[in-house]
Amino acid sequence: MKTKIKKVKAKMTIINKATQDNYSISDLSKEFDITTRSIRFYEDKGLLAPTRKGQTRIYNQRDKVRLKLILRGKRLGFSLGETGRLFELYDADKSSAKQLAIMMELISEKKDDLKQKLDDINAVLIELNDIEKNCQNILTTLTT
Amino acid sequence: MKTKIKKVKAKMTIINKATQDNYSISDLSKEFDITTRSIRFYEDKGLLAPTRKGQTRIYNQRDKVRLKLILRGKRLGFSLGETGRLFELYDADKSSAKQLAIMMELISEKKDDLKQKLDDINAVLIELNDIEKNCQNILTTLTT
DNA sequence: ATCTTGCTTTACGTTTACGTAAACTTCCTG
DNA sequence: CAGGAAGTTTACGTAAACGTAAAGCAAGAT
Repeated sequence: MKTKIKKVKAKMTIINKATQDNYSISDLSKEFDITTRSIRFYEDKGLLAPTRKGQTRIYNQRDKVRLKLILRGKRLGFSLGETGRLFELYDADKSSAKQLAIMMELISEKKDDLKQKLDDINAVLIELNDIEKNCQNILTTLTT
Repeated sequence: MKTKIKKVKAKMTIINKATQDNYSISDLSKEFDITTRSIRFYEDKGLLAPTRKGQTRIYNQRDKVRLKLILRGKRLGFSLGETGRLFELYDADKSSAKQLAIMMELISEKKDDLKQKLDDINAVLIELNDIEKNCQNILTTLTT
């Protein structure tokens, strides 16, 4: 029995060690609640580039962060292409002034876009709150 | 001739009066900078229901407001179907407590969704500002 | 030794939101 | 009254973001 437990424990530690910075595709799919198909699709689109152990994909912390950013971008209505361009901003060559200018132009655009969205969201939130209050009032008059 | 011109002018004013709350499909397409195709598509999806004068569509203020809401929804990443459901919230029958409960549930969902988006946007804005500062710093060191 | 489980590639299918072309009708203008 | 501008319907095309099915490999469990 003891040996068995030891074996299991040993195995666990090995797994944990490997898990330190090593995720399988299904690890990520569970953690982020998306399909493995989606993850491979993002790779096809150049947004992820996991290493390989033979055929199987191995993801590290950087890949995980990127995946998180991809999903956040999606929630914001960014296309995968747009998110890809944002990734380029992070990784971009910052040695040329021209490059930097282009980059800052893109950043400015995105910021304007996001500010517009903030306004939109606030407008809708206000409207929803109004409707909600309205409903609440009707409900109380109905039930009393 | 003069009388003719007068007649025309009179006609114009009448038309303008009628236009107070009367928009053609191209009026709206210009005002919102979208194609007429899109506007007809939204109608197909049940989001607009202009009246007809013969064959041609006539839009009023309500249609215009709806179109504005549709486009705002799009900017927020709502599908046309979702926006349609929001319209139903506005127009819904508020006589039954059950209906009201369902409605408030939907509203709550949407609000949560929007709050998540607010968080996302703020996170991205912070990141973009960081990158921007970074770029600015590099630029100044490059040019001095 | 087979069986199950997880991973792989390949490739066609699907939904959403329109674009685009064809083939009219209606109205206004010169 | 011919011609153009603006409107209409019908219908096929397209890009994005996956879903889904087929078919196969590789490794651990029974």
